Amino acid sequence: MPDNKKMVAAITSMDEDFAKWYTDIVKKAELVEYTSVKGCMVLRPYGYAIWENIQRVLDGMFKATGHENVCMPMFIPESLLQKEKDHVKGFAPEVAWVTHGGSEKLEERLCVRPTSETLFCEHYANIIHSYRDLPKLYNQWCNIVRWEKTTRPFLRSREFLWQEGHTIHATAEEAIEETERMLNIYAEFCEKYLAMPVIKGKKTESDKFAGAEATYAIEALMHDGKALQAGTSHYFGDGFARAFDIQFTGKDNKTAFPHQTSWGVTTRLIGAVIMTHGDDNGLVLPPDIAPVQAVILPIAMHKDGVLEKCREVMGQLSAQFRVKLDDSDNSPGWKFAEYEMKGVPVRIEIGPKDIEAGQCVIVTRHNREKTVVSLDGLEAAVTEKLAEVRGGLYANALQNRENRTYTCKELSEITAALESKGDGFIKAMWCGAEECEDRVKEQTGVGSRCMPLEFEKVSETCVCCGKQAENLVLWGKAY
RNA sequence: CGGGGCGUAGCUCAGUUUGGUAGAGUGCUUGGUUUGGGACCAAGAUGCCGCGGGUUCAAGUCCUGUCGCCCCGACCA
Repeated sequence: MPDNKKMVAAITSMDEDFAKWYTDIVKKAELVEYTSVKGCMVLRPYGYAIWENIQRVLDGMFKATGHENVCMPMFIPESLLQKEKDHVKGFAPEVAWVTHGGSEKLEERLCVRPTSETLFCEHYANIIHSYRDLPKLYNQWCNIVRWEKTTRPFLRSREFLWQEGHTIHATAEEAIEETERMLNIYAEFCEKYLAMPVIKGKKTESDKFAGAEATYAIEALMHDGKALQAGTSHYFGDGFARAFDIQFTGKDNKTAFPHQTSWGVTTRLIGAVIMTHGDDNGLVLPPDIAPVQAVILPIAMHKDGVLEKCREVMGQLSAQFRVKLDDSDNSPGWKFAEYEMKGVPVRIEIGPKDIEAGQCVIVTRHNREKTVVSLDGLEAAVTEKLAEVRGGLYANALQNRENRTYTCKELSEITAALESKGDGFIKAMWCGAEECEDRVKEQTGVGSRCMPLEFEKVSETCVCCGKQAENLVLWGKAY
């Protein structure tokens, strides 16, 4: 292993204070700037570019599976929000209200959307009459507001960007299939494009989305051993359709209630990437979403021909990669540290010695390994190095998750594992009783994250009460 | 919403104990020398000391109120 000592003094080390490390990175890598409204942040160009890349890839995946984008209003009248009672109960405590238009008090106050189920339902009731109108596979990219009490950039903000898919189907089977399809798309996206391993699972009854019949989620384990929900997919049954009176006439000439789903991922994914791949030198970005995939750094840039060569290489690579040439007059050392902090996956150094030899030095961010490469056919070398970063990041993240996943049969084993090995995922059986779920949390500090779809019977009995248990639950401390 | 910490230059902070000219480092600007792991020299610019009220000859400093931010819990994507 190349030396991993901290090169950037400006970043607090992870081991010292993980929370501070996180905020340092967010600020120093210029992803985000705070504003005067708590929990509302500026996504700076570099941070927003990461989101744009996430958006581009996911949007392609949605379209490839038949979804269409729409744009809903941001205001929901109070009466509309209240139509589905579980849904209101879940969201009422954290909605922001608009009470005035100019100086006039509104007849009915409007909530700023915390999620748009109700808007989609109102719309569906208007446009769906026949089985021929189904399914509708809609998605929207937008911002939403939830008035959180404590906030952290990307992980929990009061306003955030996301996409919300809302689909409506003639049958339960179709809707369930859609719920699973989108969960799988999220998992594929995280693993392939974010190099972040995730566990797919079903949420327990107490952890379901407000108004859902079933909630599925992908759970990822962060570097510090805490769990982060990276995406969710809900099956609504016909509950919303009944509440909003959405009906259609079937082939059999009988009226029926359609079945719905919704699913979403948010800018929290950026937080997940930071806490999955980052290190003490800063951000480490998976190549597919990195705003800059390769940065070209001239060495002794005022010497004859150096800058010209760099520009030439830049032109050569930019057809295939997102490349940046930094010809500012900061010192090379400063630039090394800067682009490491910003997580650029690959750095290309070109100096007088290299030019003479027709080569350059390529350094991969995640392990800081240097390779000398010929300038001829550099594209192939960059492609290979980016793949190496992608693979290396995934392998490291998976390794961390495996090191921090403990199988337990008793509550005491959970406490012991967390104490001796640190926070992580606990795999343990559960009888299905909410009291047991609560008790595990009270006594060990870990909550139910999900019931993994990939079932394993790790014991016969509930980790809490000792009764017969059929559910495997993944437990963890959550962000 | 509970517990803790903090608001002074763009940033990080000292100065508050014991009231008396507004400070440092870094960043920024200009010029020069440098350049393979955050270079160096010189010259410069930068402040409603969070906000309101009070005490005082005098408040960054004391009293009081208020707003905001960060961290840790409970709740949540």
